[in-house]
Amino acid sequence: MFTALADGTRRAVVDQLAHHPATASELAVRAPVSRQAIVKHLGVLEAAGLVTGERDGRRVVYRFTPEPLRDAAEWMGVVGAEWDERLARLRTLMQR
Amino acid sequence: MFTALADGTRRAVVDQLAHHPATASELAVRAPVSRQAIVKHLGVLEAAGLVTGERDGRRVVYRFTPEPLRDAAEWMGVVGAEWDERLARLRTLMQR
DNA sequence: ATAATCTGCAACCATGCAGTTGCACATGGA
DNA sequence: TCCATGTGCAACTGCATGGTTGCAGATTAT
Repeated sequence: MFTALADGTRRAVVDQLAHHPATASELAVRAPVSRQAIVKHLGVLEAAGLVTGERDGRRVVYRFTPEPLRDAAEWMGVVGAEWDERLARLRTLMQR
Repeated sequence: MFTALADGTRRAVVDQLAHHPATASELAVRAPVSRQAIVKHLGVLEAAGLVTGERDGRRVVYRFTPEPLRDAAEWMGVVGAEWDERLARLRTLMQR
């Protein structure tokens, strides 16, 4: 999870996909790297469960799936609970 | 931030420090790696603002500082807002 | 059928980084 | 003072990974 989001290019991809689904080629024209690099990044993001790819004819459309963010938020809440009241409330929120 | 938390050893260190402050040597005996490895990790964590080291005589005591977690939580809230109502509420919570 | 477009696979390169070992330096206690 | 303990610095190694290029395979359009 954190590993997947540790890379700036990957966070940019996630930002894009959070707005609207896209293919690797479409993402590549907006990014300063090649299509193949984007494909690899999408592979990492998909392995982390942050993204899912669905074939549509000749294209493969990727969509953002935010579920893993909850796990990360929960961990942050647990670790920060006794140090910050706001994060403690986040923890409660996430556990519901 | 995400880069700092991307490493498992580093997350373990943060977990330890969230419970009670400690020195690099103390952390090293609990971890399966050498003291020098822990020192490097503490350097990364300190650069990310997640930890602060304070000299106390011969020892250097490290403490957990959770402020940067809020930034990460906020980003997660923004990117996930339109996909998950709970993350949207997290976003609101973090912006207060 | 044929050309254009898109994805998938593989090899390859460079850099970063987690980890180790070795040793020097500083500080506290006997 | 002398020794023990703890920290700091540097060099080195192995491996993961972000990036590239080249080409083959599949699908749509002309």
